[in-house]
Amino acid sequence: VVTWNAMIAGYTRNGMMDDAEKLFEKVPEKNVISWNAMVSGYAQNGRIEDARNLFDKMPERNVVSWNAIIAGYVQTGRIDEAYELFEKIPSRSMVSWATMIKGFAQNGRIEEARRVFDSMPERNVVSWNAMIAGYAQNDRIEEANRLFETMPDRDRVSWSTMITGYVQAGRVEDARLLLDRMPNPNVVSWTAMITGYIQNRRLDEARQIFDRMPERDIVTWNAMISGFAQDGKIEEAHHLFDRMPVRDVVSWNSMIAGYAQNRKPENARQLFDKMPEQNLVSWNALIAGYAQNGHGEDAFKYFFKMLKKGVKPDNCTFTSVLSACASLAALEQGKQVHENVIKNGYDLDIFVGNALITMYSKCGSIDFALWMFDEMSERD
RNA sequence: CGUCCCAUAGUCUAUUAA
Repeated sequence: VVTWNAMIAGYTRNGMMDDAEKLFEKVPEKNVISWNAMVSGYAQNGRIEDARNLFDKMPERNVVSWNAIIAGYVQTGRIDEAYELFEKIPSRSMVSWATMIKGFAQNGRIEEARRVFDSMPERNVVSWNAMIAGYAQNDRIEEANRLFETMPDRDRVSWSTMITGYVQAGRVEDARLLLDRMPNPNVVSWTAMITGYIQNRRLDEARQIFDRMPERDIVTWNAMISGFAQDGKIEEAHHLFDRMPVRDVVSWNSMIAGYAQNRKPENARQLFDKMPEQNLVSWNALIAGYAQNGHGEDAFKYFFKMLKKGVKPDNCTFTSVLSACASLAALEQGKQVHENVIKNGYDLDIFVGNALITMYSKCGSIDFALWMFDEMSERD
């Protein structure tokens, strides 16, 4: 059973849910762990309804089953449903609590996260870290710091969370002070610091850390590539790209976006064609590059190409394509894209809504633009 | 003691320019 379970988990971790299902169905013997692996697999792959169905069918559940399904709801932003289940758990573990804290925090409901945190019977370092990250991500770095100072034990996650928090608050110097005070910095903390310098366009300091750190991983390389490329140092970025030991889809995407940003959509396309495997972001980066550089026709072309390939566009795709329609004053195409937006079924994102308004007004359809404005549930 | 399932930290893409 253990071996089967390991295989199921292996499949789900790689997003191979079909294989996982097949194995799960024909396995001669399963236990609660097999079920958990499946539930968690669906949840991690965004198939929360499937996860829930399976969860409801389970012959027996343990706390891991509950945690997995709750994490699924959290991940899709359905925090109230997550909380409903959380309240029903027969007995909660540390994981349950941390999941809920993160859930509230990442939906901007930081006070509720805090209430969960405060009502915990006991806490471990992950609970503290989740709460700190919650404050940091909600731009309340001072409160994050207060917890950081008072927590009983800090691990590397705690330190890295704070470094990232200071970076996001625009306080690179404080981030650096923390890094220098950190007992055992690792590749994550260094990379967070690199990102901080990059965001403040202090590429020399980013490079200095990069050169001095004893080990780098693919995320470190990607952060450097993206930073240099976005800052117009596309040659340097490419050099890093060539030098790095292993490239993943993010590395390629960073280069594509870099070329797009530097008004070289054709170079972007060359990389796009050359990369071993494209994902949604690759398409988006390429299309955005075309849209932003006055190649609206190519933006369309690739938009339809991706549809044909069965790649599902998201809000990023739509905003780019719509802005291409706007600059070409292409009302017909714009309407077509609008249909796709509707077909996609999300309710109107504020970015997409704005893009639609802009598109319709630039195309001379003020009525449609006004109508969109009324349709939007959220405006800025 | 001896890692079959669940939680916390770092990297890629988008709208708005008199």
